[in-house]
Amino acid sequence: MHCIAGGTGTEEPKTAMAQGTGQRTARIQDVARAAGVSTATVSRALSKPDLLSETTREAVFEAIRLTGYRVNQSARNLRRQRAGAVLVLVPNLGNPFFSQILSGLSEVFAASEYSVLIQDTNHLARQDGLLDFFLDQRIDGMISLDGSLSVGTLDLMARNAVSDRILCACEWVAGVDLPSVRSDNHKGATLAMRHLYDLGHRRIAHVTGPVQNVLTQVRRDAVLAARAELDLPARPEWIVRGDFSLASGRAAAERLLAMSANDRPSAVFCASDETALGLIAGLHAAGVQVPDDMSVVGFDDIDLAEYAIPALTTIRQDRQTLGRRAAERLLNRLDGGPLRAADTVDLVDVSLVVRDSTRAI
Amino acid sequence: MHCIAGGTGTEEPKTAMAQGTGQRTARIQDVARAAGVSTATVSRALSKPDLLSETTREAVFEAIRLTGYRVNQSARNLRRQRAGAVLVLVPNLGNPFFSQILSGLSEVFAASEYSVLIQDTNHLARQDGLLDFFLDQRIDGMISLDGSLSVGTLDLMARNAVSDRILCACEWVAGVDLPSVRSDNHKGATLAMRHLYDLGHRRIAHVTGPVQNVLTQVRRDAVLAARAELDLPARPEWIVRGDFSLASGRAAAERLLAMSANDRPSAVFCASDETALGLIAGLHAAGVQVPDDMSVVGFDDIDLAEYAIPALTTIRQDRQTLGRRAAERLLNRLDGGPLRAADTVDLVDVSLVVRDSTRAI
DNA sequence: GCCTTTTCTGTAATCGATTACATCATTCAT
DNA sequence: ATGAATGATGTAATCGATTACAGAAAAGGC
Repeated sequence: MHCIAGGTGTEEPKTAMAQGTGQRTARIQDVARAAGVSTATVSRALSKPDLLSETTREAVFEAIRLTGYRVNQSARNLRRQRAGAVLVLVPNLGNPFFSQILSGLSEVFAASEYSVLIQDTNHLARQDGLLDFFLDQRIDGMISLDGSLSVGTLDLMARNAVSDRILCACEWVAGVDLPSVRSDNHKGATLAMRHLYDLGHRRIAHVTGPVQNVLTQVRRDAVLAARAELDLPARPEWIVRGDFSLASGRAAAERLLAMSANDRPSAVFCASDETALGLIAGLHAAGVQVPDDMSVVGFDDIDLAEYAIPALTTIRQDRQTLGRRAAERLLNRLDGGPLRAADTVDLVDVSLVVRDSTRAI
Repeated sequence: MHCIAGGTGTEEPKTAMAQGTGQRTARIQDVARAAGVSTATVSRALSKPDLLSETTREAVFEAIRLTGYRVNQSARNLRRQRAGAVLVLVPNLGNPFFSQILSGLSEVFAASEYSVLIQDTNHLARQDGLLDFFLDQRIDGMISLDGSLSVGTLDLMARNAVSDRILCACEWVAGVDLPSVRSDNHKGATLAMRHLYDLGHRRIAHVTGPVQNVLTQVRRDAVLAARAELDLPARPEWIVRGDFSLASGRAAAERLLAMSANDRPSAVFCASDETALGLIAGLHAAGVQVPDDMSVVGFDDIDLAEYAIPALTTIRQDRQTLGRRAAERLLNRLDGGPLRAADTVDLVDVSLVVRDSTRAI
């Protein structure tokens, strides 16, 4: 509340008008009057400046500066029949994995005319409610980081002709050809398996994500494919069901520890870093050392991976890029870009980061 | 894209109208016509239902159902002179710590009439731009999780009479009496120090957050106070400058390791869990074991703390609650609640969680 | 010099909902 | 029976910007 104005010079002349007590904020009408032109001209100065003569344009801008005028977005949106916002649907905001994607998204949209609206699917009463965002003209487009949108919901969207303004990022919806931006999950899982193989491991287990998740399926399939290709021994109990969480990693550790030394794998590839860290914690608690007694590879390369003990070998997903690309593609679409590009799926490259949780056998 | 309709019954009669090809979405005018009333009546049915007679109200609702009418938010906002959205300002979206607060916020706002808009301060060209969100009528209120808003910016807000719609959560701005919701940081730091003291530690170091951060100041002051009260030895080099990050924890480890065994503290209280984990990683790399050779306490209780090796003793902040409370208070204010309650600061309790990174000396 | 373009600007309708005010019908008191 | 109070609904102005259409001025062609 202190406001010790230094010196005498008053800065911020721009908004000076709006400062006083009541002083209504300037409308387009006021600018028009100040510049001695019509409101149409002012509007044009803002949206299509090259339609105006040099002098008029200057005069309008001067008047805008003077009055501290700002476009009223509600009015503009009403007239333009758009919302000026996009919705980002997040499965779980509490998960750091998603927040970094958000960061990339946010960066791109910040530079655009659109605001970013965020909705956690967990806090959504009914998925159908999503359509309302469009129908209420609260959003112009949507990016879903949640692959578990029901086909029914998407059908509803399609019937209301909004599905061409929806993009999936990171996860996607199986069986529906919405455009999407995602990591090369197959390559990631293959890299992980190959790495373990190269270190001499043959008995390799995999802790999956939640069963119905698309990522789970792709990564598991890649594991099975690698297993076949590399001619690795296959045991059903070496595919352990998880759900990406720390807790499920720890639970997986118990499953592995319950196996006799003969049956136990020598390496584990986890579908997420959190799972890997949970697994390592579980193994550690039982006196099984990583990587001496067992090698572990994660997926994601969250910040903490580098600082874990042992530092985690993992597959890096470039989440910033994922977010940025998704944002760019949606913007493109909203600004009248091609409706359905041939390249409906945009794969972002992944890479193997070798640290200390894996070791040659 | 599949849409295998089961059976003959057509569900979703509600939006059935809007399905077809062109079919413009229904306006209030259409509903009025369908119900045989005026638009005013329809509007009233929606906002002040008890002004209408039972029969009229029913008729209107029936017409709304029939037409699949949805209020156009842009129009409503324009007329009501509001935005229907609040902005949440996050210092760093990539940081998991904030995302959980967002989760709490999001939960509360999802049930309200307001949408949540997110902005990462890092992607903000100029802080002054924030005022534009208000001036453009893009938001009705704002919650800042960033304590580094400049006094200048806030002054500008005040001059434009929007500062009574701003709330701080988690962090706050020093010297400005904006209402805020925050953890009891002093208690937290005191609990940490007390815990180490009770374990017999006397030589206790502290790794701070970034210098200009308010949390840093409060926590450091509490450390100094506890030190004085418990009559602990004080060495200037035992206060190590950090910035909440993993990297700064590792850097702090190097500082500590550079001290001779005589000068080295036996315990360290870190201003964040990430710093603590970075510190432990740094110590580990140098062969110094936690907690055997040194005890470490963190602050935050991020999810990973429980799964770290060793599991991290820390101060738990209830971020969900922090977010929820902040959201509730802002909502209250926006819906015409008291402008400046006496209880401008809402302290959320914290607690000590003892795990394996601390040990009696 | 006259007609056709082109360039620039203004008039006024429009986007879709809200609400102050007016109107009409009841109800009730006296 | 008359006037006041109450309740229910309609009329029309309004929020603030955009833009189709039209008109005026300037430029260009012959």
